[in-house]
Amino acid sequence: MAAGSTRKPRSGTSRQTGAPTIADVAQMAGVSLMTVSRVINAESNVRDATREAVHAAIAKLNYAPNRAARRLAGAAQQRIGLLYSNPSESYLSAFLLGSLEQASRADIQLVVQNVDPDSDEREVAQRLLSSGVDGIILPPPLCDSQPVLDLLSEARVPAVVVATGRRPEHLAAVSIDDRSAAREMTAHLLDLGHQRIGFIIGNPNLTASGERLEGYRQALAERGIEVDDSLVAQGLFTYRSGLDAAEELLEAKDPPSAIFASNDDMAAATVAVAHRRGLDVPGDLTVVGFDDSALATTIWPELTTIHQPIADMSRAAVDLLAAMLRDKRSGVAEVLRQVVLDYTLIRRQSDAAPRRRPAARRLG
Amino acid sequence: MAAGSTRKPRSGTSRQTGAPTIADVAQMAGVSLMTVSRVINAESNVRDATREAVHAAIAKLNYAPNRAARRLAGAAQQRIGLLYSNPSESYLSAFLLGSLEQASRADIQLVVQNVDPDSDEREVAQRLLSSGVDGIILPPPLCDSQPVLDLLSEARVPAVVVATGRRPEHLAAVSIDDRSAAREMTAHLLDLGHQRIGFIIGNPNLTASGERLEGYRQALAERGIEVDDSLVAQGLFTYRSGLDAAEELLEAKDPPSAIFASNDDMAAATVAVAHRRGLDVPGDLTVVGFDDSALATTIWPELTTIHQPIADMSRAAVDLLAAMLRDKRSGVAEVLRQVVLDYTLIRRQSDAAPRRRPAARRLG
DNA sequence: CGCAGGCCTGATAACGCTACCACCTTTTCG
DNA sequence: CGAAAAGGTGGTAGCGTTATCAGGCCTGCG
Repeated sequence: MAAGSTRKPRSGTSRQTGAPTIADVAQMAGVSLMTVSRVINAESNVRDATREAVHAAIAKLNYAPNRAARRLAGAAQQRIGLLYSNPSESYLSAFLLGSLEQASRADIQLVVQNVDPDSDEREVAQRLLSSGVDGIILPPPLCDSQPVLDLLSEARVPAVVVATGRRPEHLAAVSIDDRSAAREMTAHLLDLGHQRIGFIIGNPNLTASGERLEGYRQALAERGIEVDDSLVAQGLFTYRSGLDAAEELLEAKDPPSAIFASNDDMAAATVAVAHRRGLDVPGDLTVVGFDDSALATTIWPELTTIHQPIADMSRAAVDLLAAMLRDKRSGVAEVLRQVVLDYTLIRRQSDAAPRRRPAARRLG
Repeated sequence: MAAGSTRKPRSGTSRQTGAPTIADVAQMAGVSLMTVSRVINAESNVRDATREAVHAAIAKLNYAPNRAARRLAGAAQQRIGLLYSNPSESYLSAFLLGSLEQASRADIQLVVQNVDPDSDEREVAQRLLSSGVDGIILPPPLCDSQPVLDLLSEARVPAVVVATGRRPEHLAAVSIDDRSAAREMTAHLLDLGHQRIGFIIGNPNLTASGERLEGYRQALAERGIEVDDSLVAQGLFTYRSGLDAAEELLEAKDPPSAIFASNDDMAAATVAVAHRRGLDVPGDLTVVGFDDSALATTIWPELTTIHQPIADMSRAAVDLLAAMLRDKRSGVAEVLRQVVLDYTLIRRQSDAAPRRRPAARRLG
């Protein structure tokens, strides 16, 4: 609609892509290219009124910076490190998928580094840092590694921990509320009519394990049920450890009618043990897990479990770190953000009301 | 060493990165920028001698094109589509990881598209094509979907199928030799002393299933053993189907002392069934799988299986497709390449010599 | 022997953005 | 009240590559 304006003639070539450029924004906002560039890069020395005008123009034109041009012109690329150490394969892949996607969207280079179980965590982290990453993401189990955490805070490197139970004061974190998820699952079992609910604790080195145990305890306490220590077994999050823990629980003279394992691998192991003992799941024994890993839907019966949005968590971690890096670069005071995402209780076929001890009252 | 030459003065700025540029190559080769650009892009109209000189200079300087500049200058980016449809989660993630890595290395955009089981495969593929991808990668199970294959050959779109059993004449393919892998595994079981070896066939819609079955048959034939049809059960590659197949095999009056399942999910199911029946694995029953998926090392006992280099296969697929695209763009006649990667038989804890029927002769 | 036509090669102008410096406002202080 | 300091803004020159077009050098033919 704007009548033939004083638009720059573009000197007649035919290579333009049609996408709006910084020049279009500048013209619409009535400022220079440089000012637009400054606004885009969130530099501080721009008057508020100007900034708003530019933002308005950007929004109106639906402008997005051209990455190739930006990088070519010498803008430093953000690099963030992702330090992991043998979680389950499906956890890692979901995590990687989410973070890779988000990183590519935000034009950030992701440097993925594995920590061999035999090597020194702190040393590997140090190497990653020296390789020039601007920030670090720590998924479990490294999110609970004190040596690494110490190194990061000494070096004052922005970092985000993912899925820790206790949320550290001095670090940004992305997590779900493990405790209330475990509480909800336990309450669900109680609602089904189970009175004796066994629990398999996860790896004690991970803070999330404690949170899940605490949720189990709380739910029981809320119904006035005392926790029976013979119903709680220690595991390590591995299938193998789940086998032992389940045996222990089922061996007891007054065994539980339901077992809540702190993750799906151990729940799957519990199902295997139950079957070996001739117990039907869920007919004779209800088994539920946590995480909603691939295993949960692979085995039969499929596991009732807590779904953790792993990919979303990793996406959030990248976003959070990118924001921190931006703040740091432009000298804004560091704000530590904590993101808590929602979990979901997913009912499948591994839970049912107890056979021997029916629910106290049946409705209808 | 070169005495102050006629080097372009670079007008005193300080932004250069230090990496060699096309200009450095041009100078060393004694040609113009454009000629270097042509060589890099494999355009045909460059004299051989010139091309060689440029290549030599490139090698000497260890030059690599700057992607940002290339894209900015208007070079079209390669886009390849990856069409998948619910394989196992761990297969997909390994596949994705490999192809993502290779694509980013070659500066190719990967468009990943899922085919919902309820939707029409051909239609989804058509949509992906219209979205402007230059080529398509088809991992299993879509690599065996005739409608999609037909569409691709009609549209004359370069494509690579991965892990098909029968290698199609008119398509590039990456695979392992499923047949000889299955033959090797069966021979291994025979060497252990097993005489009655059960086999669980995979999903009949996938050509790889047939290859694996054929390998099993061949190994038996090579030892002069007739295949007993009551030892072969049909599965679908799912855990659930493995449960049924294993029951069928173990129910027989003269059950096998070893079961070879066409993939790990079904092998895991077989282990579960054996345990439920009070059979020890591998003491009473040897169980082996195929694929070396995450499940193989999750369960107990860990599965002896055939390792498929999934990530390498997807990397190879991306490479192959990129090469085909390059050839096509520069008008070179299409060469269909077939890449066959190596598999590995991995022995873990699920196989042993039979208890009841010892090996014909024991050495030592 | 001369000229049209093809094949190679080169010069130059973008591509969209940011670094750098210069300029012009405001403030702030003696 | 003036001048220096600080804060905002603009102009210009690249970043490394490819598109485009304008030649230059050979061939082959009349």
